[in-house]
Amino acid sequence: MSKVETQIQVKLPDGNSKTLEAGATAADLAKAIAEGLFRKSVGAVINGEPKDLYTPLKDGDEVKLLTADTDESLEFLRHSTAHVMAEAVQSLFPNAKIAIGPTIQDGFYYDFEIADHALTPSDLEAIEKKMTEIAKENQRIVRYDIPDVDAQIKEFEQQGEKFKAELLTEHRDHNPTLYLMQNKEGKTVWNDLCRGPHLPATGFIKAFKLQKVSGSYWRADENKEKLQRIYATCFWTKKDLEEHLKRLEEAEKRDHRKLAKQLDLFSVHEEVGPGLIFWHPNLATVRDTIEEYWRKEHRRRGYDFVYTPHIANESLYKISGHLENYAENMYSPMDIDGEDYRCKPMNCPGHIMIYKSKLRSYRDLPLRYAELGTVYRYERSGVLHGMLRVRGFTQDDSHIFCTPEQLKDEINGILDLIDSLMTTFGYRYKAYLSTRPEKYLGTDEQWEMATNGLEQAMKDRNMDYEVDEGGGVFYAPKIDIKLFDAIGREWQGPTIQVDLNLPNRFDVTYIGEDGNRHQAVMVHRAVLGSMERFCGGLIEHYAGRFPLWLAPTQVAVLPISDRHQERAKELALALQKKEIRAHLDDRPETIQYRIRDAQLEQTPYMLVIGDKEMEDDVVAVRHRQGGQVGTMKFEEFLEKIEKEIETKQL
RNA sequence: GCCGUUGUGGCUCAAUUGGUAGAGCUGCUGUCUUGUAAACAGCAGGUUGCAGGUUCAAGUCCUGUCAACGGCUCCA
Repeated sequence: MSKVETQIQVKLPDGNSKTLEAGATAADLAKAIAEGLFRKSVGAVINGEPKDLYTPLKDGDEVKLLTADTDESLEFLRHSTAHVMAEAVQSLFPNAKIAIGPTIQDGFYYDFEIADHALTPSDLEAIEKKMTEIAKENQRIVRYDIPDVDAQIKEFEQQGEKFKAELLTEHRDHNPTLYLMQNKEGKTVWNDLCRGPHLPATGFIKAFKLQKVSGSYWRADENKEKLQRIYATCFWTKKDLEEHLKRLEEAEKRDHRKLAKQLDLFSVHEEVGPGLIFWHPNLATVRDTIEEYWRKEHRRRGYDFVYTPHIANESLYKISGHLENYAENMYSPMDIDGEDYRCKPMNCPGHIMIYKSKLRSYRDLPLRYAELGTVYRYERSGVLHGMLRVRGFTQDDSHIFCTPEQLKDEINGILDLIDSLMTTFGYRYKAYLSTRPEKYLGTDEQWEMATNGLEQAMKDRNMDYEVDEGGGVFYAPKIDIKLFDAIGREWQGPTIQVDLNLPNRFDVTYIGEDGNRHQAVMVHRAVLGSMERFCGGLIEHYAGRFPLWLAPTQVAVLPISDRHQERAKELALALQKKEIRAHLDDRPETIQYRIRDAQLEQTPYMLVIGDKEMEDDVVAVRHRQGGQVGTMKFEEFLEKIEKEIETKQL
């Protein structure tokens, strides 16, 4: 063996190389660079793959060391903390059987089966305490290749760790590994089947929080074992953790259900039924304003508005296939003159009826039918959530019928509409293209035509998008758009689907240039989604502080005392005449009180009218956020807010 | 639907080991005529989600039921 072979060379991210002894690990590399670096290192990215710090390196490997305190290594921290949590749970509840414990968006969870015990908040405290002990003990986390899979499966089974046994059986050919938790004496005190990678030791774990316990199922299958899931999060520093918890609090303050009570926006009534929304005047005003804007934007883009009935003979849904594929979300039939009728779960069949009411020529296409169509769907009781998940809602639905040649331009038009609406509301967004899934209807050519139409339109617009390969629905490729709100949270946004099913089922055709019948291309799209969900989302996006153009009350007119009442009334009426939503608050309360009220209601502008204002023929303007703006002529104020409304300023 | 938690006037919350349901805000009435985020006083408002049960006695304990809330998508 030549001397050269006892050494290896690895590449560092800065382009430099480092020569190490053969068999050296990433930890050795860290040490070779600097002792301080070694102390901070928690793992490595080797040839693009995250790995344990003690992974042996090979000649030519590209190695990037991961240190604590970086976002990149947060996964390591969270994953390892999940294990520590499981270790703590099993030490406190020896009966607990561990399932899985992945990292998620802002933290991690671990699922357990604990016979005869339901975890409580005080259990969480105890678990946290135990975790702190484990962290302080600085247990080493050691990767261990399972030499004899069958023996290990047997051991799991003997321990009653049936989930681990099941997982190992499944992964027997994937070089399965255990991670061992070892105390100072090097004794293994706990282990878990895991792919890794992990921190080298638990001492890095300093800032974590167990958040809530909830139910789940083994493999998310409600027919399988019921598990208890603990959600938790973890950061490198206490400061980061606190900031995160603060963000959660902030989000809670924006909760649309909470704001709905404070701002008198909507209600739900037990006597009426869950998931059915009552829009109070304030939110109805917001909705109406949005709908007006929505109509205008559609009219400008060549849409036709239609209305369709809320119930229909169920034979319609037999043809559409909804009864076959969607029945569990539909309400039971009602008997009308011996025929079964159903509440409509979707608007598409209705729009198709209009299309099919006469023979269509290629000259008629594209036809763009739009409807704020109210639909009713059965949602399982446990999933209902304020306005965001309901049982009756109004979709801003549209169906476009066109020729295959027209498809791309139509998609382009929709994307344009989406862009202008979402920008108006102040959302950033991101597009995802979902392509053909494994199980699908229609021909390959149809899928290609449809998918290309979607993709090409996005390319033409230079849009950023991600492809979700195989993520389409069985009858359609689609573009889904995710919205990001004011505090960076993600919302389900607009969607565009090219339907390869209904045109066939309903025989949706047009007469082409050649005089023959051709199947029309049908595009479903919703921009706002549903008025319920969209408005619910908007409440949170704006934290209840609707921009002037949407605000339920735009201006509060506040006379200081009785002798200013006449003038205030006059001004309020003048505003009303200009279609500005003004509210005269001349209650015999102090001006401070009424200002506070208007502030709490998030009224954008307040006009205070007293002696000085009457004398100088001006109004004193106050803004909900800017405080006192100063005095100005009424006309000047009017012009200012009319412009703010016109431009839909955020 | 399933798991867990919760359910007291319109709202926010109190009620010692089971022992007569309280407060603030809102609302109404009156006084005050107000200068930029809460004037003062009085009044009204609840069969404690609903239905049973245990008990001399239930907001409190038990059973059922309804609803809300957190999850049940993240896969060693």
